[in-house]
Amino acid sequence: MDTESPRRIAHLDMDAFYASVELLRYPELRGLPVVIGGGGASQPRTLPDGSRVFTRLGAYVGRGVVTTSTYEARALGVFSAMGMMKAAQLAPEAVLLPVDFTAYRHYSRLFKTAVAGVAGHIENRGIDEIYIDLTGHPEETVALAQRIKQAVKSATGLSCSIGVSPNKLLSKIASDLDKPDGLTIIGPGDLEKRIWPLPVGKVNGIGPKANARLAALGISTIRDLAHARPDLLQRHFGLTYARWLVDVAHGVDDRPVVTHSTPKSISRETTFERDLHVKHDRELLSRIFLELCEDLAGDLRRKGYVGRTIGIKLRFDDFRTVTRDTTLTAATWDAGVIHRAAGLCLKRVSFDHRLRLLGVRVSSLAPGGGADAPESGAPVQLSLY
DNA sequence: TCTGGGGTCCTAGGACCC
DNA sequence: TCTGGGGTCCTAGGACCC
Repeated sequence: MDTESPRRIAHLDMDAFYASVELLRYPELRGLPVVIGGGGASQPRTLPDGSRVFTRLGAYVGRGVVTTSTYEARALGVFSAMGMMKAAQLAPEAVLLPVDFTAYRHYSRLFKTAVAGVAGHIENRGIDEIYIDLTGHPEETVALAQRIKQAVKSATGLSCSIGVSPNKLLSKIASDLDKPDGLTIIGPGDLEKRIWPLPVGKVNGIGPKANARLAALGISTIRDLAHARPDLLQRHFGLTYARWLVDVAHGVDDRPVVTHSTPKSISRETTFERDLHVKHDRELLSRIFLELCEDLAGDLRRKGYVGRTIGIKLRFDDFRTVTRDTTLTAATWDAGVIHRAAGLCLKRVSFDHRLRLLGVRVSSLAPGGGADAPESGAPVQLSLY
């Protein structure tokens, strides 16, 4: 045997996941435009007669973006990552719900466990999607995929969409072709017919910047990309990225399904309700900064990691982002040590604008043992200068 | 009406070592 | 005294994804 049999890779994507979980709780919202997101969106109130009163999107004031929306809200032009104030203008009558990650994580575990009961070779891609390597599975593809969909539905009451192809690249595209509750199989002959007509932005890895640069070259569909001259791509994107683009256009992707991975970094960040002045709002900033460090230390401890590199992230009112980091001689999960190291990073930044966001990050992670847990650093006086 | 929070990966330059 | 490469670590920024 010298010919490798093609792989069978599935990509499973939960349909409007957060919104669908909310609809399980509030079935009376089914069929209505519902938007989830925004800092400080208010919970529904329950009246004495048991009926619920929901907040309207039009009442929203403040910063924040749409986390997700129901298909009815999408029909009104409201999509993920859109500013809440803009969404409120587009769909003022839509129902607004706050995000509830505890509930979403619960349903995430439920659906992943259900899939694992059918096919166990799973790669996590965040809370609402996974890749599954079905290569070694004896069952025929359509029947198997339908069985996975049914298992998810039985375990959660939620629908998902699945794409199956010889690799992750094509399966990811395929799962999006027939949403919601879709099943799309891409075989060897389907590339030109199903994939090439799509805009290049459908490719996982081609974002807004690359999209714009490709458009400037007259490349808008994956077919355009397939027909583009490699030397033109190389001139504009460099050899590595150009090669990847050519592979993408021809549906080539050898990445394995990775079932185990360890985190590279853990971070906490917050966008303020209003832009803060480093001097005038110093006390408030110091308090937020300390809290971020303590929360981050708590995350490390709970997840069982220590880290050697401590970093900060700042975003100014003009949206400029700055990072600074420093590497310690020993890894830590101690809030005081993190606070002090991050404070030194802050001193290396010049503050000529108001601050919009502050974040703290720990990387160069290693498993943190209880035995060699570092002792707490002495309390330090911290300033932002 | 400006643009969340949690991540990953890549690039690129400089330090430093052999 | 000058000239090399290769390899690794550290830092900063940016693109991208969910």
